[in-house]
Amino acid sequence: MLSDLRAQLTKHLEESLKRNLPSGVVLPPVDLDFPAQRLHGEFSANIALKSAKLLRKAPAVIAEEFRGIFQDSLTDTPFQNKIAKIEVKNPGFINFFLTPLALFGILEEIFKAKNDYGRCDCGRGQKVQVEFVSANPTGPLSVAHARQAAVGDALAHILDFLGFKATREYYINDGGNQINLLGESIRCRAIELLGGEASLPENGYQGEYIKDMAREFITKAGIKTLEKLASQDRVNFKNYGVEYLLSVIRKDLEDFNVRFECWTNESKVATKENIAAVLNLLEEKGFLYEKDGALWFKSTHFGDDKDRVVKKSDGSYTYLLPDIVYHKNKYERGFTKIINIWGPDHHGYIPRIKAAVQALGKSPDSLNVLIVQLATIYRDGKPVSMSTRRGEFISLREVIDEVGVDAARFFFLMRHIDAHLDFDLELAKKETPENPVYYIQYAHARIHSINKKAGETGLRQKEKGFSLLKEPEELELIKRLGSFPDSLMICYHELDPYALMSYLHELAMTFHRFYDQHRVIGEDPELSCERLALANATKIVLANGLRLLGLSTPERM
RNA sequence: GUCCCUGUAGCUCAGUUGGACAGAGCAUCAGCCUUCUAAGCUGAGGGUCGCACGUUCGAUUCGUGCCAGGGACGCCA
Repeated sequence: MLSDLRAQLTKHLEESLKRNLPSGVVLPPVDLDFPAQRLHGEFSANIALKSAKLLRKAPAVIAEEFRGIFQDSLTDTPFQNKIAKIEVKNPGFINFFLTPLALFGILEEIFKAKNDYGRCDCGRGQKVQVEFVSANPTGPLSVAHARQAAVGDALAHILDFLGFKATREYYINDGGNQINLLGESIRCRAIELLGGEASLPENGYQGEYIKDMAREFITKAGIKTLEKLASQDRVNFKNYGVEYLLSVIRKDLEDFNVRFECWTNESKVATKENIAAVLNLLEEKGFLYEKDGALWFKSTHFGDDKDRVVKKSDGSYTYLLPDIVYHKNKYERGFTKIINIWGPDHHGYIPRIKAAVQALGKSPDSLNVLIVQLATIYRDGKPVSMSTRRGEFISLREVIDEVGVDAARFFFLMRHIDAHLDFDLELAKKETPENPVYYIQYAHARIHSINKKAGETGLRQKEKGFSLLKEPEELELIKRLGSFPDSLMICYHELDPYALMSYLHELAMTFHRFYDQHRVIGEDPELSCERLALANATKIVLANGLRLLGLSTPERM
């Protein structure tokens, strides 16, 4: 809303300058900023500063001249009753102040749109795929996956709200060596359970959960002797393990309120035929060559550091090849924008997959790889060290059980995705002001409380025709409500839900200040109606934002 | 060694495509609950924005060099 007004005003000012200046003078565009401080108005233009060199005059002089032109141009336009004053400030800023009337439009718009306030069709229905977590089914999900899950889910929600059609996808790596190791690890533990002796393969999985799985395996299959166990096909252990762990993973994610529209198996996508097709395609385009008995992909052609092996000298494929097949498959399913959310350990992998995408004839910009930094878990003030292979790590399940879904999701989203994150388990559980988790939700609960009171006194809110809100705290709050759509656009541009989290925190802060300074339900019934509307408009925006982040909207706390 | 990221208050981090005196939370100190939720609000102290040049009317933001920390560099997945 605020940015709509800004866009209209910008256009109007450009035109009025063009009309009033000698033709042939080409000035830089009029850019209106949202100034950080209220005393600089709602919009601020730096055009005078930018034009100083060109016009060879002091910025302050130009600013004064432009101010006159702008002021005159407002007469008999829709802006007349929306702009309160235009002011020049050193060293040459031209600041615009809005009237309360201009701001009231924001409230009306919120009540008109309600749960859809902030929604737009910027995405024009484009299909976007957000692929995230995609952890190998070789163990329970860790906190690293948990953060990726919180980020990916929120991002998909936001993209949907902005008019894209987002699909959450989990890619199941069920074809690689890791899965074979999993099967072998289970088999070894099963042998031990039956009294035999076995040593885990090198790099085998040592976690306790492997023993649990081995126990369940032999129980279910009714295996009681080592001989019976030895007659089992090794594939059974592997398949059993994948199925078992995937069901655990699904359940964990579901309890974390993350639901994937699509689960894709590597074994179904990277088939022999599809791999051969990709090799043919790359061969035809001249991006493959043989060296040292291996087959190489010429990724340097697209800016990678070095070329990459796709088929090893022993005839087997590297991981890159099925991955190229998978990405080709993504495009074939009609996605115009592909977002991969990876952990930092895959950072170096970006150039080669981007190269692969280009080799397939796609724009490198259509593939966005987001690296979500790790979270360090703190318990008792000390960082917890983790190792997946040794089975020493904090799982998503433990985090959910210990601090709850809301607190966990909040913590994972409270920083930019590329920033390291400290997750203090004790802090996340505390019900004290030190804990940042409940600040936003508390504002929502407070408003619900006001409504309860309003219901008791028979007060009804209005949804248009505002005229009495004029206190600084009230106007600040309305302005903040009006920039909700802008925060969503930042999330889109940065592909990071952080801007929304940050916005909601600021909105809650602005509300708490308003709440503290002014009684909503007071002596004056007319004013009470309008303040109740202001509070409820805030509630709508808070709820919309919290929903997009996957956080709950509690009515009491 | 090559490449990438980071360096802002005691701690954890913001800083909106260069903008007006550098912000928030926590921690410390001082205030505010007979009235809609004090999981809240107000105020104070605390920073040569790693260092040095450069570009600009203007640099935390852009460029170069240096210093410090982290990460990635497999015919592993």
